[in-house]
Amino acid sequence: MRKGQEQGDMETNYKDTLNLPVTEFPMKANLAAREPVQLERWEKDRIYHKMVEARAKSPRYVLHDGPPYANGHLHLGTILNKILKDIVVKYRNMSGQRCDFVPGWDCHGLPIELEVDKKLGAAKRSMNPVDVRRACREHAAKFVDIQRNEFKRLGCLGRWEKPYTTMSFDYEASIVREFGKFVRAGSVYKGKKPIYWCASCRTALAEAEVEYADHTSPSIYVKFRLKDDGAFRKEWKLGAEPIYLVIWTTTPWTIPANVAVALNPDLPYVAVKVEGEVWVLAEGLLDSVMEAVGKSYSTVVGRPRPEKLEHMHCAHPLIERNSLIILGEHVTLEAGTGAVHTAPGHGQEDYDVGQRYGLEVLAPVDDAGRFTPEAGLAWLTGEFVEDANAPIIEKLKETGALVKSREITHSYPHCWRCKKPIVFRSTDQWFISMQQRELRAKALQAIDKVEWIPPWGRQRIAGMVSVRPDWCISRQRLWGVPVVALVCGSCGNSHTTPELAERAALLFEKEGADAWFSHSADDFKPDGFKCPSCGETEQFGKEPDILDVWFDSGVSFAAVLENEEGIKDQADLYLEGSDQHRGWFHTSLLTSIGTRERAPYKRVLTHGFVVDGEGKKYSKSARNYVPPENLINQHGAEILRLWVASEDYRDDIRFSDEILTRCIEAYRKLRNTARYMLGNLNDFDPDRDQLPEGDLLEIDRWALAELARVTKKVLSAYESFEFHAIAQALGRFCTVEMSSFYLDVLKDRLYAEKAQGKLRRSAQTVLWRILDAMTRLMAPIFSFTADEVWLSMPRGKGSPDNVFLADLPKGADGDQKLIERFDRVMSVRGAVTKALEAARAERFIGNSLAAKITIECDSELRSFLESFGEMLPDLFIVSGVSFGKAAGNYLMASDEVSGLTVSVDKADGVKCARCWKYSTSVGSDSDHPTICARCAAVLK
RNA sequence: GGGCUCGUAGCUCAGUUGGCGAGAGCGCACGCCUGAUAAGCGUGAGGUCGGUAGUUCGACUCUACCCGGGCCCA
Repeated sequence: MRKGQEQGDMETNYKDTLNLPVTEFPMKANLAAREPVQLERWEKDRIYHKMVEARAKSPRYVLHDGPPYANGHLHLGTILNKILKDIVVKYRNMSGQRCDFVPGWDCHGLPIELEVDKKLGAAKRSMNPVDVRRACREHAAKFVDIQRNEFKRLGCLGRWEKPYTTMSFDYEASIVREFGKFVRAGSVYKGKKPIYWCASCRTALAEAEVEYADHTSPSIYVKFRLKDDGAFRKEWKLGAEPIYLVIWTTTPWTIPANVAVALNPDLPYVAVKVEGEVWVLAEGLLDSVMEAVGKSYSTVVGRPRPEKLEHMHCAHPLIERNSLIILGEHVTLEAGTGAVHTAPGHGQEDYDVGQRYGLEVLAPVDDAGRFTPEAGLAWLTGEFVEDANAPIIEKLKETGALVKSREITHSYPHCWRCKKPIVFRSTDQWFISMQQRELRAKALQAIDKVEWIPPWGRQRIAGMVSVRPDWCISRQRLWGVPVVALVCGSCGNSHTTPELAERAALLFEKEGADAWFSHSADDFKPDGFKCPSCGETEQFGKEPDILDVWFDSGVSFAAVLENEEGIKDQADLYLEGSDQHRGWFHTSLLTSIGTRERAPYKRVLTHGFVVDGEGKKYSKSARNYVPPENLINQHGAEILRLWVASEDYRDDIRFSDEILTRCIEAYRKLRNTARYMLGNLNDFDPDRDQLPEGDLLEIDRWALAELARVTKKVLSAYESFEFHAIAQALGRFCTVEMSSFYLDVLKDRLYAEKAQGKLRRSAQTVLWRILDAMTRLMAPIFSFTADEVWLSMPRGKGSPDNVFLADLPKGADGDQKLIERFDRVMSVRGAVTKALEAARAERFIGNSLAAKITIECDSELRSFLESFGEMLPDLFIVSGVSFGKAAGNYLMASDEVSGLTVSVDKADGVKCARCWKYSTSVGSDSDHPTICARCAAVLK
């Protein structure tokens, strides 16, 4: 008992003579609590500004922020996007470019107006436009503030105190000015066109504002009686039987607007006898129609060619009016009867084909979706379109035109905001022509010159631009920038000019776009303005429509980069989700081509969407949805940054509990590796203690070669935006090269050698250089941890106080020979650890230092291994290595290195009480009978 | 329905122009250590490379079709 006590004291004493790691840097990150403190310090120290100012004279890299919509809280998608941008910004600055980040918000538009509608309720009707707009502005400002705080919490650096918003006066002025440029170019026109119309919101909708969802509609078959059918009657040898064209539709309410029936010129049609009548329909649909209407035909009486029917007339089933028979390729066999009910006022294809035949564009429906007297059916006037289906079907039944009616569920367009089904309706709208100034052709040319990452972005946007219709830029709403045009008091036509736009811009700069609503038309009317239609010079009103919000954000390059930041060149990078090929990338391109004749960007990078663990759409309604705020409060934003950086964002990005857990684990490894290095650098001052590279041990030089390798890889991954490769490479470096090998091997030297001796300083020099480089390399991604490590680590004189002010290490080629040499030794090490494991499994040894190994191999390998000299046992972390015949119970033949066999024996000598290695030299120093000669010498 | 796109171990990713018995890290299992300790080390088990059919001496890599996702549009 007494003896054991003594032994214990002795060991404790020797432990005190070791240089064990010491650090304040906590193992547990406690990110959720630590991060806010760091953010506060960054803000107080104006780190963003210092970061950019430090590169004030460097070449500029322009990343232009696409403005998120100022409504609601952030979701994982917007978080992902902003973190990616932040990584770019920090990387660019730290690699010696000046890269500003001016965040922006999209503030006008329907969703905000609807939110405000909800708040104001009935009160809105009695409010004047300026007051409603004020409420919208306040709502947007509130969410700019909320989202700004949420973005800042992520550790994203930027000019948060002065972001751009599309509702700032300057920005609103820029919008009208850009509009004016389009007017000057002659690209803006006013026309009647069928557009998506939400009767509930009373506004036109852009394609981007329409959603498809299942909807139940009536499905009806209706007979249109053929007129002047003498020729067919004769040809088919008919008596008095009426001849009908049978159409199918799912929108009975559009029947009053019917002006034509379309047939496909290339399809075969048949005339069949059905219960004393003759029906004409596409042969390919004959059977399916008969089945659908529950009838059968007796004989085929003829095969009318579509060209023969073209220009003939049918009688409208409800109104005393003719319906023209026309031909169109859009008629298919996919559904229906092959004879298509055509109402140009209520459908794009109908409109298009109608133009060719000069058909009347009838849309007898008002803004609220109610029938007007123009429909010509008194009993319908005032009826809401959806509610009109039933009476119309009833009337069709009465007139005998109805063949069959039932209900079907199909995909139907709905309003993105109020989720109600929408209608197609022709109204007066403002457009930007895709043809007039060759906007389409020029845009397609410009697309070719842009670098799209990934490359398929080019196909995608080109495909969209090549088929898109003219851009409808007017909206019948309040919250936005007005279409500045004057409505003639005499003839009712409205007109706009570049001068009018400029006058408006000057007023908007002072008062915002509210000026349009608070001033009279006279305050905008340019000198000598005259109505080009009727010559009126005095009486004018103001156009009530506002601009599509996509126009607002589309001109951001002009409002922000050019007008505010003075950047005249194209942006280096736009970085948004892949949906923006239709959105911001698209509209920015069109506005820039229309006014600058070039794309606003040199490069476009897109990321995918956040999906769940199964790859399914991720939404707030998902069962395991956790609000991002909770994630941050629980795990810290750093974990989300790691998540963003560990997935290949060019595809969809998955998020799940398991993925989150993996991120947390990966983070711990990185943190602990840094912490261990910090602990071992506790007494290291780089200015005082660093050794020149020539004095370093071979394995230390190898570690630097590996550092060079990983540095090169990381830098190139940053350059090519492959951030996941960085997280992967850094993680691997920490675990494989560092933790499981280098740091493990280093322990003896760091702990047991003389604190100030060259052996230990050699190791520390390299540890310090690795930690220094790693911290810089990870800063753009692991911003919080890099910042924390930077403040804890020893740094040389002149080193910046904040890691974001430091530069990334330069890429260099590591010593390839050294890497190959160690690769070879590692392959032998693999056999050694396997042999040790076999011995350990049978409790022959525990700690590998209790073992000595014998290596059996050819002479070439032997002399290679012997070239490592006394380091060899350390590389394997054993107490002895000898060469010869491998023998004994613990043999391992390498499956990697041919002819190599390793055996394990108990180490010679006894365990040194200080360094724990086994040695025959233990006790050789009489002052220290329990320790080895090396340790005894260190203590002298 | 159309355009673009993705599908390699439980998770995240590598797999150059077709030639490997398909890899890594994490996780998992088992074990060791107790001087990185809510840490560290080792060993091991996991994949018919979404499916099918072709082209080829040979396909995870090429072609077609199918299945299952995603974005955008209709």
